[in-house]
Amino acid sequence: MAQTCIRHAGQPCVVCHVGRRSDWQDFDQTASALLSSGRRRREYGSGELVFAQGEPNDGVHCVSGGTVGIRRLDDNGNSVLLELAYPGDTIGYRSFLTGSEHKTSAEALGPSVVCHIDRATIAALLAGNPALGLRFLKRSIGELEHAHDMMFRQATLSNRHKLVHLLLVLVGRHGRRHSNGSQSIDLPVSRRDLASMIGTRHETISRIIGRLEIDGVAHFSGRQVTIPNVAMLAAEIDCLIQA
Amino acid sequence: MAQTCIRHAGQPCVVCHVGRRSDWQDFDQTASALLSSGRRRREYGSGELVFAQGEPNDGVHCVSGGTVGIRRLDDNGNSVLLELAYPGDTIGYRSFLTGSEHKTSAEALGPSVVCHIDRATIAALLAGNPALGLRFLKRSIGELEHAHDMMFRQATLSNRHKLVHLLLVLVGRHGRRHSNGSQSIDLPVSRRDLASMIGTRHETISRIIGRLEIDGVAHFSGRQVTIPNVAMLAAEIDCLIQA
DNA sequence: GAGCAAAATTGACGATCATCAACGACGCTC
DNA sequence: GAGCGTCGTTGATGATCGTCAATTTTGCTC
Repeated sequence: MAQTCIRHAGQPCVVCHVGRRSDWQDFDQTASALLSSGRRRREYGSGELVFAQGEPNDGVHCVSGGTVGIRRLDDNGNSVLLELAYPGDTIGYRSFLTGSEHKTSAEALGPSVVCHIDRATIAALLAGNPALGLRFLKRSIGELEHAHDMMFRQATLSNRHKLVHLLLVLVGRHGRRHSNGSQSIDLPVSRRDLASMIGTRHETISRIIGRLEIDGVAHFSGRQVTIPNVAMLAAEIDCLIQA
Repeated sequence: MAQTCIRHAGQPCVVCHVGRRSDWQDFDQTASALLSSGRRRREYGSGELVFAQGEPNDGVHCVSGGTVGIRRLDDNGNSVLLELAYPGDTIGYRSFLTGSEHKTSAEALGPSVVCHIDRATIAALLAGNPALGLRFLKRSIGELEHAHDMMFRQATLSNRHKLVHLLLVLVGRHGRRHSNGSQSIDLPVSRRDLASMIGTRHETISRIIGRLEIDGVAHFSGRQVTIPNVAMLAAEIDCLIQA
């Protein structure tokens, strides 16, 4: 996962090589050189913080491998997992652009690889490559629409349907297809985080999982989830749309 | 509210004159002339749509007067009010920048004035004024952080606390201060929309309002709300933060 | 002002949830 | 391996919520 693959200049972020999904591509030779010198690649263990809520911004990060959770905390110990970031995703760009401290924490949800680009380098890249700012804008808009979808689901779906939807999204990201048509996921998050993503308590998640087991639409074993028939699970939500 | 106030070129959007809050300022003379020719100002009655979900984008709108609600609908008739836009706010820029159809509807929540800038004009302005793109980016980031706040509250606050928080926000926007220290609001939204913003049903909103009345922290009469002691209402939420 | 449609309220009921508590499972450190 | 803390599950209980339904109020049109 953490293989290094140096390509020639002009390629997307020559180390990360996440291809299409990266914001760091289509640079000319000088920009590529700038990026190469201002970039630091680092591995993170499960649970390690890439940056912490409240910290001053020290540049921008780009996920190269693994999964990074974007989390918000409050003084009461509440924690909500707001987003999941995957290879190619740029994180920490908001506080960089607004010049404020980080408003969320970024935590490796498993062994991950994240590149860091320092402030001076991004500032120089942004100044010379207006397309980079535009890609940040597109990324921000994409995240905003994702947040709006979330808010809409929070207001219209039951907790069970919210969990089903989340499982379907995670199957799309992390799913492995088996020969008998079933699919498996290794959940990248704990039950508590699962609960926070849905807006309920972890005990409730336990009970909903129990009901999904009884109904035979999903089988849970630790963080491993097996879904015998993804289409049937999806039908639970789709029937709402057509009904 | 709908007064026209033509200033000289170089000022923020010469008609809208919403000042600091506008994205359409600091233009040179050619850009200002471009904006003047590509802009159309229009009044909307209560309930009228500025643009509708699913429609192709036909440019960008800028709120000049009144209040505009950003709403998402689904096929089941569910409606969720996602944001409120006030004078100075630019709306509809997301679908313009992503080249997609509108993913939300924008509806005048009362008599409002909204300017429209057509696609060609924005494209030209964006090409000549990189600062405009940056302001869109800042706006997008601001909305995203607002959405994250919302998601966090959805996951951690009770419905009553969510309503109290919403009331406090609306007091800040629409509140009138009285001599005896109390404050009044004319709610810009219906109870149904209030409910959708909180993620519950309108019957539940009715009951929560009833309890707020009993507790004497707020008095409701139609869309008019009087809050005897705003600090006491705010304390309901603050006690959670310090506790 | 009459008439109508939508909004808002209220009641009753069952379903769901949050909370507190207890317990087993798991991972980690020493 | 013992100890410890976190995570996950399960149970019991009271509170809250969603739904259906009936009714009143409001706002708008004609």
